[in-house]
Amino acid sequence: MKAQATLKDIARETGVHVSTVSRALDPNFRHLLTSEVVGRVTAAADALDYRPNRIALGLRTKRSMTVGIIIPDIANSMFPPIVRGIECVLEPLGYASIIVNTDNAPERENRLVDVLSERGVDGIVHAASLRSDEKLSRIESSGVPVVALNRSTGISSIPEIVHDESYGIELAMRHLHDFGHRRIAFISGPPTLSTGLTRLESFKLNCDRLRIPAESPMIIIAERFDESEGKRCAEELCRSGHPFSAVLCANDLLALGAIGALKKHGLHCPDDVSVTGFNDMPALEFASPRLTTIRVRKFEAGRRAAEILASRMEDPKKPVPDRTVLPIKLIVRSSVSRAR
Amino acid sequence: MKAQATLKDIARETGVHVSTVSRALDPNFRHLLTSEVVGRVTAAADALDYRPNRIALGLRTKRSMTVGIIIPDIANSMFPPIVRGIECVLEPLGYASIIVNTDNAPERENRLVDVLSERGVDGIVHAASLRSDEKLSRIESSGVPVVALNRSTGISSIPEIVHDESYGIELAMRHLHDFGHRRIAFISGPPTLSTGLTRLESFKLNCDRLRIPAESPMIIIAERFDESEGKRCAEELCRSGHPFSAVLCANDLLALGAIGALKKHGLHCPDDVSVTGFNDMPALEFASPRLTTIRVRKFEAGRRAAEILASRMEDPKKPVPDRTVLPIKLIVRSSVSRAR
DNA sequence: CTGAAAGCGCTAACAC
DNA sequence: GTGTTAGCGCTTTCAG
Repeated sequence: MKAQATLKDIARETGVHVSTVSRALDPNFRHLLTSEVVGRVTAAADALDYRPNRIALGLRTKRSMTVGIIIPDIANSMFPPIVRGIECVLEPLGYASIIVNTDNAPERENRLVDVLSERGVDGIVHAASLRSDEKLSRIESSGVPVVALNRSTGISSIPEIVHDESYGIELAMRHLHDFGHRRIAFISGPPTLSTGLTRLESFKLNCDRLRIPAESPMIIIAERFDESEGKRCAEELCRSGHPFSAVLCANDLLALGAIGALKKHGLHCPDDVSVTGFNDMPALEFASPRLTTIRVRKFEAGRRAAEILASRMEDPKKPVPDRTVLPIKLIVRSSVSRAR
Repeated sequence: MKAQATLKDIARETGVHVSTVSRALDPNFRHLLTSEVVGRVTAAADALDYRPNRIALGLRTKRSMTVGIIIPDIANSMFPPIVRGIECVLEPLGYASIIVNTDNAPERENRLVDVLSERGVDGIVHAASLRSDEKLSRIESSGVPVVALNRSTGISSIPEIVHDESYGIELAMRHLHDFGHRRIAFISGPPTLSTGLTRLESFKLNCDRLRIPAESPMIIIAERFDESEGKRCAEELCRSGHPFSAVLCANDLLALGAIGALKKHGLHCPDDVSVTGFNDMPALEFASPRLTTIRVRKFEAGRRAAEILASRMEDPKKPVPDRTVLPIKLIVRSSVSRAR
């Protein structure tokens, strides 16, 4: 139960002043000391197993060397790769990260921004923004840089990293079209999320382009991006009685849920109906049927977001790209077959 | 870019002393102030959008209200539920957590313990301990409580939460035995990990009990708990030429890898060979064949670990259980069929 | 080259 | 009831 050694302890031990110890231990100031003193100090520091106290340092320097990562839910397999992408650039720079889960609840999101702010984070990667958040713009204008990932905040001063969502939907549709599908249903995510909206808009646009009718019952809006909603929407689709040979889903979870529900209605994927997803989440690796989907670069998105954040934290004046669009990729597996 | 308001600002605004402001804002001391002052102070605090600075608070009180969570890899779907379990008890108590990934590298584990220690965490949940770690016992004896999860540290003063691993293996074996399997191979995890060792020992013990021969080529040792090792071990097993009708795997990833490799050798699961896993990791939800496995209570383990940690952080004198063994459960799905 | 002193924002004795 | 003071561990002027 012996307390951590402090600069003071080393100072006492070596008979020099604490500020001298501080300098001796700082590579940037070490040079203006006699090497004899530096030697004695570093030796004592080692002996006492000295660890700098980052709390005190943070109080003094106004930099906690901590960043906040806001995500909906770490248990959603989309997010761990993003987190690791972020950390792979921030950890070497000496930052630690505090990850908070909003569970997509606006009131939690709000509270968590406060939590991070109280803890004096030097920056925030926000991958769960629901909409333009007043609190967020306040923290941002108080000098804590924020970068948005995946979802748009609607706040112009916040740089965002997004995937080429529209093009992803386009690729999926063209793939279905190439396989002869003309009656394509769409299970959309909630249009309240920027990803939900973008994918929906892109679906409609591409219906026009491909001269596919996008009349009402063929577009079903999910309330959440999850399996149970995929199931519900697929059932609604079946009940509508409208004919369809393919279902394009706004994300993988919706697709998996839909595939299950369709099967209950005697529609097997891919034999009776083709289904596509979006995201290529890691959990898909083991899923069956092997889902044809659009791969978004999760790790890379995290990496890029962190790079931009690091740049802002380092030098707020240095310009960074407002908006980074990451390329997506169609991953052809076996949930799509030729239309009959 | 206006700085955060401090107690000093509120003091200036309201014309009282900072310590009065501090008291007015602290529910525990509010009562010894006139309600008039309390009112004025809280009003001013609201107006200035005051947020307590936890860094300063931490420096003063020696409590950062931060905990460290050490895991091998957040991208492994075993860990997010554990993390959420931990946070579901610690977050309401006001703690934030710093999650670090060791990638099972001893040198990283070592460094990360330092990182957490520098940041003055009030406690650590260690779910990635490789062995008795000198650094860990030092931080522990410096007054920072540690609790081990899943793996044993070998340090007696560190409480541990483990699953009833031996019994899990027993259940899996009995299940296989009940289905008529007598030639059961075992793909073991690395015996350097406590889980690897425990499961291996239990397999041997239950071979004796069930009078199943456990001779050498039927036990294959994986170097890591991952899919590629599962594949490699299954291939080795096939090459050995020894007959077997079932493969019991020390975890789900090994099982999934093994199933894939067996298929390449013309052995289909469950028709030609039965396979069981261990853990019931979330990613299994979508996997096919639906793997029969042993479910460990990941969220609950996190919860219990956090409760014990919270108790230690709150009052180090209050006794806590040295060792908590969580019950496991056999989850019967469809990767096991009757032996032919 | 090194020491002295101030102060980051906050709490906790101790006065009054 | 409220103000004063000191100090947590550190960096950073400013002296010398």
